[in-house]
Amino acid sequence: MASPFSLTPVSFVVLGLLERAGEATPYELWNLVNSSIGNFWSIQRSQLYTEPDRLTDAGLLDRDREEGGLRRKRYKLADAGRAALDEWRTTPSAGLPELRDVSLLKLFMGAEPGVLAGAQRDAHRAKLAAYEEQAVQDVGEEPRGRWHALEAGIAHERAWVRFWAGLTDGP
Amino acid sequence: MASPFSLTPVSFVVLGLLERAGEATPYELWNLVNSSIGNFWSIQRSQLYTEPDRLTDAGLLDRDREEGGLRRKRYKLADAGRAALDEWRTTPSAGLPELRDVSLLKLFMGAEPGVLAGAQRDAHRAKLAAYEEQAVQDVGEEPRGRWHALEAGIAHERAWVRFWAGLTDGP
DNA sequence: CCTATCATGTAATCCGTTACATGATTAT
DNA sequence: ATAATCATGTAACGGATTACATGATAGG
Repeated sequence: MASPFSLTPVSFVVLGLLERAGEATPYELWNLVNSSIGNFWSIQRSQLYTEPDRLTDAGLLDRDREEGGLRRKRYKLADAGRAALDEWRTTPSAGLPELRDVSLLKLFMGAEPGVLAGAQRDAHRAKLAAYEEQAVQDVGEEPRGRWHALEAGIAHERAWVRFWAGLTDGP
Repeated sequence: MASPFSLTPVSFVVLGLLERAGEATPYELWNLVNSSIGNFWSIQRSQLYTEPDRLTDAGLLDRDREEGGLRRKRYKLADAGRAALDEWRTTPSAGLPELRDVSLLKLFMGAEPGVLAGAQRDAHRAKLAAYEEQAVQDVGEEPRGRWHALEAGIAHERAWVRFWAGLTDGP
């Protein structure tokens, strides 16, 4: 009667960030998410309060509660958590991502390009600029994973800018 | 005490496909999704049995049940549904999409590029080829929305192929 | 017939979102 | 003091996924 417990991407975000940070409170995890992976895979704040407890119950994390003050819970990787993270990372994923872009969905469903394109183009330009600025700071940083993610983000933002810009006036 | 009813992207997929098809059963909707928008925004089959009923209860669809045979339910747009669809389509979306790519997440969290890149590159190449073949067939087709979505898909698949290919051997 | 497959639904469950409520710190 | 904000949680809810069960139709 194994409890139906599953590891989701959110689980691995928590595990991965804890591997890097050593240990963290939910609030610290939240800041870590927002300043890094959140650009590519955002997570709700409240989930960073519940997910670590789920993982702790499953034996993947160790939990410590502070005595004074806010009586914060601090989490860190347990051996089982490290193993789960490693196994996940070393297993190629078969599936492909979907665009899941609301504006593209509207376009597909008959929206006028002119209604959407300008705002999307500008928003993607802003995002692209932010990524490029980040890239200037991060160049050469180790480990490379974050850098690669940023590269991917930049490539896709460029693709989006080109796409929406082409719909603003063009044919 | 309005019942907490919300329109999700899935709702608009159903509304949009019904606008185009005139009317459809859940199974027909499922086929329509799989042969079109499903590439960019997939939907679970079972949801195409429940969502139209939700929309019907909300007054956005009309439901008909066949007498003989499978006693299928057939749905078509009600006036309120057409209005909701129109309002959605003519309202620009503020937000940006996220990549939400599991392989990129693994990379970010420290996976070895070599473990992931080959399979991802090949899978994206295959998807790209499928899109390009589709594009040959669809060229010049009206309305343009589907064509534009295909263009966007091709651009992004190219970006992904380039990205993963660059990680297979390169530096 | 009777097998394969096409097709229709329901049930259980759970992750993720939204909203609510409160406690501790810091600066003025 | 006290206002602002930093921080920690819980509760409720619902959409989405997964698994289960069954009925009709077509072809051999």
